[in-house]
Amino acid sequence: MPYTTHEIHRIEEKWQKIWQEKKIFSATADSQKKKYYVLEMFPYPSGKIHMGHVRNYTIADVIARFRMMQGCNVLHPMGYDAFGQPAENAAIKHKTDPAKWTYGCIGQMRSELQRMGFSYDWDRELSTCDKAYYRWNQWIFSKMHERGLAYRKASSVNWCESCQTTLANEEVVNNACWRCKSEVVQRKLDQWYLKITDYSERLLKDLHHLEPWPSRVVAMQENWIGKSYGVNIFFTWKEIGERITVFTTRVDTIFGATYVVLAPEHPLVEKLIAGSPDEKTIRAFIEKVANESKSLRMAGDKKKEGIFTGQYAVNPVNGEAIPIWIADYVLMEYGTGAIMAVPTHDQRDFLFAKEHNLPMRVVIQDPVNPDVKVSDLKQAYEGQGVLVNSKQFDGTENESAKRKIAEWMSVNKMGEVTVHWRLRDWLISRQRYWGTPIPIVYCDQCGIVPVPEDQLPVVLPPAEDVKITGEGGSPLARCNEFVNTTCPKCKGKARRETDTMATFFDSSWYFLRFCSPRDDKEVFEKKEAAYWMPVDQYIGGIEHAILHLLYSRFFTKFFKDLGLISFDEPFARLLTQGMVLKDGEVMSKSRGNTVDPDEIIERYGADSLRLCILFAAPPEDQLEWSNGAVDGSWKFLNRVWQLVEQRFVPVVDNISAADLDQEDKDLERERNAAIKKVTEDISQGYKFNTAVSALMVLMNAIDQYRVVTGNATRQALLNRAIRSVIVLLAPFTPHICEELWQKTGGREESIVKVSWPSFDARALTRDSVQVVAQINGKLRGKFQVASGSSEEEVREIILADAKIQEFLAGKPVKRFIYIAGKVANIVI
RNA sequence: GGGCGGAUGGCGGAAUUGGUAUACGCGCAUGCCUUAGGAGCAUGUGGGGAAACCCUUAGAGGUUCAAGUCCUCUUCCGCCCACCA
Repeated sequence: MPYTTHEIHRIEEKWQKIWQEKKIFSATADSQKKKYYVLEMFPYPSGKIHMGHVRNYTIADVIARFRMMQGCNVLHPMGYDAFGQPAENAAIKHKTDPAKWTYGCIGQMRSELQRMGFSYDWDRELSTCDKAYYRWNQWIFSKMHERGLAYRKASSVNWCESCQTTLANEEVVNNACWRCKSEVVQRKLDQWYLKITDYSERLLKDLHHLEPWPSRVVAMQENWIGKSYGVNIFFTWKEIGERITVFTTRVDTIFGATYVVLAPEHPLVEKLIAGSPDEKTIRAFIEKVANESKSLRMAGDKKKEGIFTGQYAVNPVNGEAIPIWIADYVLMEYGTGAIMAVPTHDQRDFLFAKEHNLPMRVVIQDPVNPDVKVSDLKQAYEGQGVLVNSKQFDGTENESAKRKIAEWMSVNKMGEVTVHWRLRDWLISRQRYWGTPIPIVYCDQCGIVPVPEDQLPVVLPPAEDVKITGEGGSPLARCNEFVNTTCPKCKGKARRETDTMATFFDSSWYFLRFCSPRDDKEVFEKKEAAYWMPVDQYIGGIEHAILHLLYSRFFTKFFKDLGLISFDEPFARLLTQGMVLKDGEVMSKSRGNTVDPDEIIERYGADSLRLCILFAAPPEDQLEWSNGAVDGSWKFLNRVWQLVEQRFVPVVDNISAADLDQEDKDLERERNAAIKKVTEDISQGYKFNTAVSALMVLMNAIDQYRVVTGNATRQALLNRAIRSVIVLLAPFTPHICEELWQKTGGREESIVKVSWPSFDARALTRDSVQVVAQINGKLRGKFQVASGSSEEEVREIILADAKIQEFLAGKPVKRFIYIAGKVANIVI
C-alpha cells in the first residue's frame, strides 16, 4: 500500500481519534513523577491558523512528545486569548455578536489544531472570554486595588482615533497604534492604571536569574525597564529662590551648563511666566506644544522649538545665573521634567543652542581636538576625556569625575544621587466592549467602590443589549441595565465602570490557570500550581519580548506577594521562534503572500508539513517557506513508509555481538550514532533541523545495507534500525510513526509511551579511522589507520608515503602535530 | 544615535566549538526502469584548469602548526529601543 494522500489522511485521522479517545495527553499531577510543562503563547482566535502558528506549535509539540518519551509527566495545554478588538471590529462590520464570532473562530481553530496532531490535553482548554475565566481577572484586579496597585488617575493618555480607545505606552509603536498603525494622539482622561513600577527593581534584578532566556529578550526588557543612575541637581530660581530640580546622568558636565530647560507641562512654568511681558507669546507656545500629538513632537528630525521665560536659574556649583527656557524636546514624563543644558557635550542641547544662539562652554577635553574653540564646534563632544573649566575637578577623567562631583554635591546639599526608571505604570482601561469589565462601582456617597468578591463576576452584558457601533466612548456606557446598579457599600444608586480591561491583562496569568482550569473556587489551585509551575519551556514570537513577558513576570511576582505561589519567575526557559517568510518577506495577509497550512495538509498531510517546517531552519532563525521543501519531506516519509512495507520482516532478535560482520557493525554504528545525535540535538538547543538530517543519514545507511532472504541476523539488525528510525522520528511526525510502530510489532497504545532509546557507546567505535595529513596546514593526503594508533605509528605511516615525500621535497620536518584520529600536520 | 544578531554553493542550511569547509535536503544534469507516478533507482553537481594542482566561508589585516570559527578595522543586511537628559 503506497503512502498516498488518501492513506495519509486515513492514518492521521485514525491516530488523532485514538489520542483523543484514550486521553493519551491528559496530564495529572503526580509528585512521584518528574513534571515538564511545555507551553506555547496561546493564539488570538482569528479562525484560521497560519504558518507562524504551525511553526510555533510544531516546535512545542516535538519538545512535549520528546519529554513524554523520556518518561516525564508532561503538561501541554492550549487555549485562546479570546477578548480583543478584532472580534469587536468583525462584529461591527458583519452586524453580529462578538461572542458568536469568537466562539465560531475557536471551533474552527480547534479543529485545525487537531488536524496538526498536536499533543494537547484538550480537557484543559480555556478561553479568556469565558466568564469562568475572566471573573478571575476581576478578582485579581480587586486584589491589586486592595493593595493600592490598581488606581485611577487623570492623565494625558495615548489615544487611537481609529480604534477609539486608549493605548498603553507599550502598545504605541513608532508613535502609531500597534494594531491599526494609525497615528496616536494625546487625550486627557480618567483611567485605570496598574502600578507595575512598584516592581521595577525586582523585574530588573530577576532577569539575571533567567539565564536560559535569549540574551536579546533580556536586553530588551532591561532597556524597557530602563534604570539609570544620575543626580538630581538643585538649581534655584534666582528671583524667588524656589528650587528647580533637574535630573542628569552626566553630572561630570555640570560646569558646562549654560541654560536650563523645562518641559512645557512643568508645574513651575505657570509661576515663572505669570506677569511676564511675553506671557501671551509663551502661553501660545505652550498651547501649541500641548495640542501637538506625541508622534509629531517626538519626530527625530524635527527642529527643536523653545522659548525664553525671561527668568534665570542659579547653578549651585558655581553660583552662575543661567537663562530658563521652555522647549518641546524636554519631556515631563521622564526624570524631573527639567534639564540642565550642556550644548558642548549633548547633541540635542547643541542643536537647540545653535538655533537660539545660546552660550556654550567646553568642560570635557576631546583628546583628538584638545584646543577646539566653541565657535568651531560642529557637534557636541559626547566621548570620554578630562575635565576643564571645572574648578577643583579640572584634570579629572570624566568617568571618575561623575562619582566625585556627585559625592561633593551631596555633601554640600547641592543635589542628590538618584535613580530614574523608564518603565511607566500600565494603563489598562479600554473603551471597548469585548473585554473584561473592570469590577468597580461609582457611588455619589461612597466614591470608588470595588465590587465585592462574592458578587463577582461582573458579567459582560450580551451584545444585543449593547450598541456596538464603533462610535467614540465605551459601548457599555450606553447600556443602562449594565450601568445602573446599587452601591455595594450603602446600597444607594450607583453606576458601574464602563471601561474594560486591556487584553494583556488576560494573558498575564493564563499559564497559572492551566494548572487547574476548571476550579471555580479560586484563581488557581495552589497545590496544582506548585506542582506544575514554573513553565519549563515557553515558546513564542519575539514580538512579545517586552509586553506580554514583562506583564506575566509582574503578575507572577504579585501572586507571590499574595502568598499563592513561592517562585518569582513564570517561565524557566524561553524559546523565541523565527518568523516564516515567503520570497524574503514576512508572510502576512496584507502582503498577500500567505501559504495556507490547511491546503498543505490537504495535499501532503500534517506530518509532511511538520517535518518540512522543522527541517528547513533552526527554530530561532527565520524560515523561508518553499513548496519544494514540503515535497522533499513527503518523499522522505514515503521512503520510511516503503522501507517498512518492503523490507521489514518479523524475526526473533537474539543476536550477540560476536555474530556481526563489518557491514553489520557499520549499520549498528550508524543506528547508535543517530540515536546519540537526535537525542543531543533535541535536548541541547532544539536543533531539529540537524536531528532530522541525522535520521536521513541513517536512512541512507539502511538503504546501503543488503539482506539476503533468510539471513536472520541481518534481518534482525535491519528491523532494529527500522524501528529506531520510527521511534526517533515519532516526536517530529507522530501519525506515520504510530502507524509504522504498530506495523513493526509495537504493542503500546501510543508511541509516546515507548521509552526514548539510549545509545551504546561501544557501537560507535571504529576499527580504523581516517587521518588527514597536512603539510603546513595544507591537505596533502588521507590515511586509514587503526583506531588507537600512537603518534609514532601514524607518523611512520604518513612519512613513508611516496606522495607525502614528494611534497616534502627533502626538506626537514620541523614539527609534527598530531590530533588523535583526526589530523596530522607536518611543519617544514 | 544606542543595543543585539547576522553575512558559508543556484537555494534552505551543516561543520565534533580552533583540526578534512559545503553534512542533510531542495534544485539541476546524465542515464536506467516502468500498467505514466506527486514516481522510483544510479551517477554527478563550489569555482578555475586537459592535468598535476590552484582558488574559495562579505572585504582587508592579524594571532596560530592549523581560522568559517579567535582578535582589529571596513562594508552590507535584519531586529529592538530612541529628543530618556
